[in-house]
Amino acid sequence: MTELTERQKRILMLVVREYIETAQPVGSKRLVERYRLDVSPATVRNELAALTEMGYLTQPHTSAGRVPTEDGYRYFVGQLVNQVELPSEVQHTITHQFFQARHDIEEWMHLAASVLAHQSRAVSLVTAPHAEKARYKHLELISTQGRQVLMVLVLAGGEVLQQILTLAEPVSQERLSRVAEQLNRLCAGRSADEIATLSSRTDALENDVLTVLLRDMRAADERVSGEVYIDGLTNVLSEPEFTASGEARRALRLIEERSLLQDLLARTVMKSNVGGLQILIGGEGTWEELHQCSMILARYGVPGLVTGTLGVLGPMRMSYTRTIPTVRFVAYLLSDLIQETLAGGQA
Amino acid sequence: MTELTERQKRILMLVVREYIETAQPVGSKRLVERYRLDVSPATVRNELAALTEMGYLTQPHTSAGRVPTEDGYRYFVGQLVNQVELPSEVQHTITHQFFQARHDIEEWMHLAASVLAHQSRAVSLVTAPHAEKARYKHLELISTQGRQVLMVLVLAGGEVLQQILTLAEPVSQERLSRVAEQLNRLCAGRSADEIATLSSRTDALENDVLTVLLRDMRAADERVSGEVYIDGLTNVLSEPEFTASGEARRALRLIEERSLLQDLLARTVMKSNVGGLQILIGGEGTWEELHQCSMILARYGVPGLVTGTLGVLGPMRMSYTRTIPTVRFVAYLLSDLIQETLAGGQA
DNA sequence: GTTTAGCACTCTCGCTTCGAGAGTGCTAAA
DNA sequence: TTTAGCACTCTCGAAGCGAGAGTGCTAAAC
Repeated sequence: MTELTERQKRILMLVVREYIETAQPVGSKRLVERYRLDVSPATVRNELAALTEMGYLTQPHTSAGRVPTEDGYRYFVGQLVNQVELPSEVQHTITHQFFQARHDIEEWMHLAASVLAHQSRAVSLVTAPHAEKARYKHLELISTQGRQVLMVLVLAGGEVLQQILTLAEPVSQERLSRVAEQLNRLCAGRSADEIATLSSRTDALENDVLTVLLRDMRAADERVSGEVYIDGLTNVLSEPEFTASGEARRALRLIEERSLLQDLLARTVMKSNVGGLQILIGGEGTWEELHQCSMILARYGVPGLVTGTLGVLGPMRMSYTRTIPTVRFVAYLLSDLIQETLAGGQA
Repeated sequence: MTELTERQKRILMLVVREYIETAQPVGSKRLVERYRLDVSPATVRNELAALTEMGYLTQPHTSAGRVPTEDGYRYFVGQLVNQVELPSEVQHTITHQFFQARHDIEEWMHLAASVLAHQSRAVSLVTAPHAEKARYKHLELISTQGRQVLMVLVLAGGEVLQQILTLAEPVSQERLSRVAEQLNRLCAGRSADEIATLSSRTDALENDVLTVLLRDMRAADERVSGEVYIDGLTNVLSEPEFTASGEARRALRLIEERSLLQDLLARTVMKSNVGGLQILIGGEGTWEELHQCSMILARYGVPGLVTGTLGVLGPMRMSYTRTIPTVRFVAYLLSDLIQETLAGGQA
């Protein structure tokens, strides 16, 4: 692939920008008029032809304006990604909102989703922070009725697992409390594997609890991410490319089908580090459902301890200029909060 | 309003049924053909005219078939509501699914939402069970870093509240544990008001924790419902009345705007008792956003202790025959599960 | 007094036609 | 290398038209 001349770069950027704004194929004349290029439409037409030849643009039909291809968007984003910053007043507003929610972790998630959705005018996805390796912090056994016991397991990092145990026979709350206390002494701070090795408890009840507890912790280890918070679904419904046609449905199905979504987040996110952004344009060939969509994802948290993913899913035609710095900023903010509150004990 | 003759009732029911199935205005000829009525189309036309006069039907334009009005739907539902039952094999399938999820309360919610969405082919809403009066069960204080403390408060009924405390000065985990233990002894089983009266703690740290704790419990009392689980969003997007036009957007906005949704659930649900169904057709005049929609809601849980709401939001043209018994059945099932596991200790 | 057949009338919906508008590529001149 | 001019292409919206479905009314039949 040959190099682009300066003018070609300029024109390509403008075409993408214009198309993102208007959702209309952009023609040579429009371009010259709107951006006061000091060349004639004919010249621009030649350049457009060249860019089309190189695969950055297409035309929906012979005599229409140009529309960016996936490669066109990629070039655009590539130029942009390290340049734009969020306006500082926006930064301040967001910071302030998070400050007000500083007491409630769940609220952080809602807020992050809400901010991302608002700024990007697309669908936002935020997964709750999740420890890579579950560590036992505290267990609580709550008697309810007869053989049913509610087990609440708090993990280091703040995750809370709930589970209902059905015991072989009724057990008093006192006995349950004793068992919980004992296990708390035994397991505090340990991972599933560590707990497994020091096993060999004689007490049957304790053993039962331990089994379930280990299964839960291992299940938590398997999971790639915590709960997923979503916001901004309505944003995307108003976009022209999503009206009617199945496009919207397919993308939404992906979101509703949690297993798919988990898979998607897992695969893409594994590759990226905290601090870096991952930008997928048009599903990158792998994701049928995301044909017309782009995703901008980031990891946040404290590497090796608790991490989560956040990002935005929108039409390929989304406002990258606004979304990219927002995703970056929110990820940075959340990482900071987590560093301060959740990971502190272990850092 | 004069009485309907038997034949008019029959025809009205058929018109609604047919319209729900086809989404097309239904005409006299179709009706006679499809349902083998032993009268001529002309007769049916007369009856249709009468029903239109009475306000049960309308026609979109002068020479089209009939479409049910809101009153038409109401009549239909009124006839139906105490008659239909869920096929027993469906009941078994659902029961089985819940049996498999018996260990995980959160999973019940997802499952309930999923079942409702599937059966009704519309959007389902399920709120987590929520105690009318929060009762303290157990407190946990987890030191993280310096002055930040993670507070986990378990309420009777299984709700878990999390909150981050920022203390005036750093405190050791041992001290935190002692305070928690003391509060646990003091507050176990009590409501916010009860705890407030026996206050007058001398210890400053204990006082701080208590203050936040009370605020949280009171906030929980204020809340009408727990977290909202939603499923089946994609179902509704495929319905013809939701394509393009703002209808879908408006309804979805209602769902995303959690405050609105809470309000809606609160207002409607207050009126209905556990076991009974509430059916809103066309927003019942009050809800702008639900112009074209119907909701079928039920409360579940143990009255006076923990209750939640579940139901379905769909186009006015939804399949009531299927949805009504499903909502009823799932509510019954969840009530049962909760009775067995969560409320047992107090019943 | 119902019920029904017949009929004129109305309205939508899908199809085609057509012209305006926007944009293109090519050629030849600056 | 850039630009003006021009013929050509393609979409899109408006207008026109006919088929089809449904209605309401009237008058005859049961």
